[in-house]
Amino acid sequence: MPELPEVEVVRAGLAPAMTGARILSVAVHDERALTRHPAGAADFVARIEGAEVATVARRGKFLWMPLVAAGGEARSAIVGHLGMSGQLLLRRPDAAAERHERIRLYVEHPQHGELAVVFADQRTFGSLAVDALVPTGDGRAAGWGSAEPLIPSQVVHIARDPMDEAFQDRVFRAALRTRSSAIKRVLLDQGVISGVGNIYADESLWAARIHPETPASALSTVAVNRLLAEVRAVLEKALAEGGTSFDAQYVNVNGQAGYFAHSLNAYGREGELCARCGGPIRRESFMNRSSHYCPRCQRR
DNA sequence: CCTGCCTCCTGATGGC
DNA sequence: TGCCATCAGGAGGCAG
Repeated sequence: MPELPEVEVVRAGLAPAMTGARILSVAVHDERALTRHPAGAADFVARIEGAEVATVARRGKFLWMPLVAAGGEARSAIVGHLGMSGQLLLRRPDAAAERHERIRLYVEHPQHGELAVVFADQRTFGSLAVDALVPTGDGRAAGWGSAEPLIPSQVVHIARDPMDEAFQDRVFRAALRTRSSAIKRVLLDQGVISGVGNIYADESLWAARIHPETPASALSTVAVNRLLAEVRAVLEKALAEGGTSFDAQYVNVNGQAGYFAHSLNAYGREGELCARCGGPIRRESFMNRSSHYCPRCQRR
């Protein structure tokens, strides 16, 4: 559910409160929220207490906060992934526990004073970790919110997202040419293009009038360019509307829902009429999940 | 490298 | 009314 726009809303919400903040203490309520930190809760806590957060960065659906030890450079970062239902919420330090609260960071910011950052996650597919920062492969800044060419080692294999200025359309086109897999599968492959999940894959393919099971290598350059343009347009519009909320699982750092669900043309609209041609939207099982598309204007 | 399949997990929903 | 099955899907792992 949280895809690039939702994660970016969270990043942008955290950044002003976390940049320059010092981590005072940490409470781990549920160690399952540390599945990306195999050394466990005590190690996690020891590595971040007392550190200062340099910024809040994002690539695709991954977030990270580089940590600066007193007077030094950032060599490690808190990495977060929201999974299906994760939330990062800004609260007063004495706020009551959230329903699915897993981890709470107590921080002090020079201007905003003491705050709590709450990681809540109903389904526990999300998690936090402390990870080493390593150089990016191309020497460019690692992602949104990051001026440095340093990226958590856990995120190295994640491709740049299509809203990243260092994303290379040419490399993406070349990757598609070598793949016989369905284009939807490739859009969901975070090692090829990151940030796109099931909802925005369906929306982008609908907008580009491409059938989700078209072999990637069968797409013309014109079609690939159209698809990339639509991926970007869909992500940008969703970001401008604060993301897609179907239920209480996706909210911004203040607990508020986004509005993009009202703008969906394919996802979740099985049986409703296509806004472009008036034919019924179809839902099919695909890769153990659902694909929604218009069989009339998204021909194979 | 590629694909298909499976796993983690909780809560909402629908059929009976 | 309760009970059980199904579904939601991000990401990583594994077999072939």
